[in-house]
Amino acid sequence: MDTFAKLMKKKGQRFTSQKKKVLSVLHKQPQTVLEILQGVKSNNSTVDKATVYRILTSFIELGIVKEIHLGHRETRYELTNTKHHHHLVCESCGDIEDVKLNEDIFLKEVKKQTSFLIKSHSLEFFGTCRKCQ
Amino acid sequence: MDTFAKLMKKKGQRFTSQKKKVLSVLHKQPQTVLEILQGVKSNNSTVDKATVYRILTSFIELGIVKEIHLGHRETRYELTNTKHHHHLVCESCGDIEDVKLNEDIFLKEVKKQTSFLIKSHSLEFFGTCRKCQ
DNA sequence: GTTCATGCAAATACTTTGCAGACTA
DNA sequence: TAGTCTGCAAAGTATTTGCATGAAC
Repeated sequence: MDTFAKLMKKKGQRFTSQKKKVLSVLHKQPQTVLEILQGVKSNNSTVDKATVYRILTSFIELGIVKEIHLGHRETRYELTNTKHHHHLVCESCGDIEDVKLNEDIFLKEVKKQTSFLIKSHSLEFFGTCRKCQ
Repeated sequence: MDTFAKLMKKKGQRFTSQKKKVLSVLHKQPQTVLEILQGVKSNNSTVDKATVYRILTSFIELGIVKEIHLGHRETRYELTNTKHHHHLVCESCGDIEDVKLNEDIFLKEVKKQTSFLIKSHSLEFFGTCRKCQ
């Protein structure tokens, strides 16, 4: 919470009540914009849709949040402050699990094959979770 | 070409001229819907936008095409019949390179950690390409 | 001939923008 | 107080749908 506030201040941004609400909702799970709006509402509060989009854009620029795509034409937003991890997306029930993998091998391999400078990456697995098998 | 036709026939679908046009355009690169429309036009032909969406949806169901997300709120479609590979996306010039990596290690690791049944996965790297460094 | 696919237009959904007033630092 | 942020409404995009016509098998 504190860290976020500092980060924003450094960039001349304000840590408003709307930003706090969005952050608090995002702590649970990767969420779509609709889910964020509903989450805020379930806390007996509201934030305008346009504001949510603006907040997300600014969070992405600050590196606090990243955009992920786990389903067909669906955009979710996830906090990046949690430990780096990857997703297991169940195509049957839609559930999302997290896994932690060590990807150094890949980063090295890419470096060996090309002169591309990697800043970030995304890795997602799709399939069937235990319950749905 | 032949394989596609058979696949569609098996599912009771027809191999129409529009589908052929979309396929031919997709052979080049992962494309957005807009680029597909332009690609078809540059072949002195046209396919309606709604038709392109319907064709893509049907191709995805058949497993011929997959959806990838390499940029902010941008959806691209890529043929899956090409050898399995991953993308290096340059955040500076937007260029997309391909790399081939052996990901068996990860698949095994996930299997070890969870009882999730993996059907597919996606792995993309973001950073700066050689030219832009 | 039957059934599925297409084009067009209209409807929906998603995202961005302009601006006046509200709020943070 | 100054400068940023918000809500509302409206404008843009992107995607989907209904329906009559056209094409594939």
